[in-house]
This record gives sequence, C-alpha cells and structure tokens, in this order.
Amino acid sequence: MATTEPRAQALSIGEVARRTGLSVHALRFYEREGLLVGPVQRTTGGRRRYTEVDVDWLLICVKLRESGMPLAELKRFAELVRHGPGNEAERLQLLDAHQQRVEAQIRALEECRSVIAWKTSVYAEHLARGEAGGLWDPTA
Amino acid sequence: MATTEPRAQALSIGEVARRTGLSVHALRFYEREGLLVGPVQRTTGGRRRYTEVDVDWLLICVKLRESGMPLAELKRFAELVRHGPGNEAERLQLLDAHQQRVEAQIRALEECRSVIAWKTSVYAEHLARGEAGGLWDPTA
DNA sequence: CTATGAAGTAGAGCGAGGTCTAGATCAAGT
DNA sequence: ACTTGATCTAGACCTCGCTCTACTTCATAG
Repeated sequence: MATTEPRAQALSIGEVARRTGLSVHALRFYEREGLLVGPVQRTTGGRRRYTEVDVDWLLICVKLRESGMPLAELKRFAELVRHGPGNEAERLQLLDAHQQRVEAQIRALEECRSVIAWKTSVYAEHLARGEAGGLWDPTA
Repeated sequence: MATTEPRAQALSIGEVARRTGLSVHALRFYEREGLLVGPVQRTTGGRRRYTEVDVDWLLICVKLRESGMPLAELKRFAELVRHGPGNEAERLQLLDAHQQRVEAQIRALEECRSVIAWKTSVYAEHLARGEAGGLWDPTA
C-alpha cells in the first residue's frame, strides 16, 4: 500500500516565515487571533513545530489576505474548517462572496489603469513636443 | 471669439461629496492635508465654493486612491501641479511608477482569483456529490 | 561553561486613512 | 423672529493589521 504519510517535517517558525512571506511576528499574531485551523504543535521546550499542512493553510491565508479579505472573515473561515464537516456550503458561500469582490476589484483597478494611462499619455505627448505651457491645469 | 469661460458653478461641499463619492469630512481632511491643487474659494460667509476644475482634480484623486496610491504620494503630485509648469517630467515619472504598481496589483489579484476559483471548485464538486467526508483538511 | 541566536509571552505602539464630536455660524423658508 | 439644516473649526478618536518592546528561555557550537 502506498502509505500516505503526513510527512510532518516539523518546521520552525522562522522556516515558515520564510516560506509564507509572513513575519515571525505575524505568524504568532495570526495564531493568537485564531486564524489557524488547528493548534500548532510544540516541542517539549515550548517551540512551535509547524507541519506542511499548516503551511498550506497559511499560503491560502496569504492569498486571501493579499486579495483583501479582512482578518475577521479569514477567522470565520478558519472556524468553519476547524469545526469540521457539515458546513461546506457555508464555506463555499464565503469563498464565493470573496471571489466576487476580487473580480469587482480587478475591474475597478482596470478602470483606474485606463484613467492613469490616459493621464500619462497627455504628459508624455506634452513633453515630447516641448513645454507648450497651458498644461498646468489639473485636468490635463 | 468662443469665450472659454471657466463656468465656475460654485458647488457646495455637499454637492462635491455627492459627485466624488468622498465624504464631506474626507473633503475637508484632504484640503487640510494639502492634497488639493489650489486653495478652495470661499463665500463671504466662509463656506467653500468648489469649481468644476476642483471636482475634476478630486475625481482623479479618487481614482489614484482607489488604486492604492498613498496620500503622501498624492500630496507630492498635488504639490508638483501646484508649483506650475517645468516639472512635467517628474509628474510623468510619478504617474508611471504608480501605473506599474497598479499593473502588478492586477496580476497579483488575478493569481489570487485563480487560487480561490480552484478552492471553490473543490467545494462545489464536493457538495455536488454529497458529503463524502475526508474533505475537512485545510488543503482541500 | 559560555556565548550566541532563535524563539517564547504579554502587551504597548504605530501608520494609514479617515471619522466623529462639540459647539458656533450661516442661509433659507415661513 | 424662529426653525431647520448645511457648514465651519480644531482636535479627539477609531479600525485595521501588524510591529515592536522587554524580558525570559531554549538550543547549539566552541
């Protein structure tokens, strides 16, 4: 049988920080805030030992945060997952709602981009033809 | 001659708030922070009277803010414009740098979107085939 | 044994970006 | 004159998302 071993590689907080891009401080903060799914294991000396599964979860957290999900909602999601099976519909709903927002955000940014592109083109053109004055009004 | 009248329609702060989507508070705050190009005109009674030009500038500010430009940078831009002609190259550079960031942001969001889309599809599939257990691990 | 450096805790502090309060004033309608 | 509602100012206050401080403890190399 292909033993599906959990390959618990016992990563230190520093390692996890490097892998996730979160600071050591942020990792402890996330834990305090209940943003993790399970309690992190500890060595006899009290140090945190993260597993690959923990890291996977954190990587998802990073993506959700990066796309603007507030910590409170991330926490809610973690709670759902922690609570186990039976609430998949709610999880899906949460993710779906977030996805909508991300898409709206992308559209908004694309519009900003086009406004900015237009502005820069006005300046670029102006510079190309020399200082012709009359440009210093806010609209231009 | 086509008199290019500045059609100064004397808008109240409330009107401008409605038109720009900024709150009245935010408008006063922006002014205090030096984010406006010129000083806003006042009535004899001391109330602000905005012109269309002011609104145009504010609309640009809104777009820049919406796309993540920090107030400090917006202030810098306002200063350049206020200072008049001769610094167009610097203005262009500032806008250009921002545009790069907006594009990077869009790319990052698109990646987040695809991660989230994958996650939701996992849940959706799971729900479609009934609660098959074994899904409640953070990776799924 | 000691030095060094990573990690532990609890809690204070910070920067950004507004928001809100208090109390006064202005402007318009009746 | 009176009421109502928008504005005025200065400055206090708030939320978010970490970050940093202070001080202690653990682990490892020399």
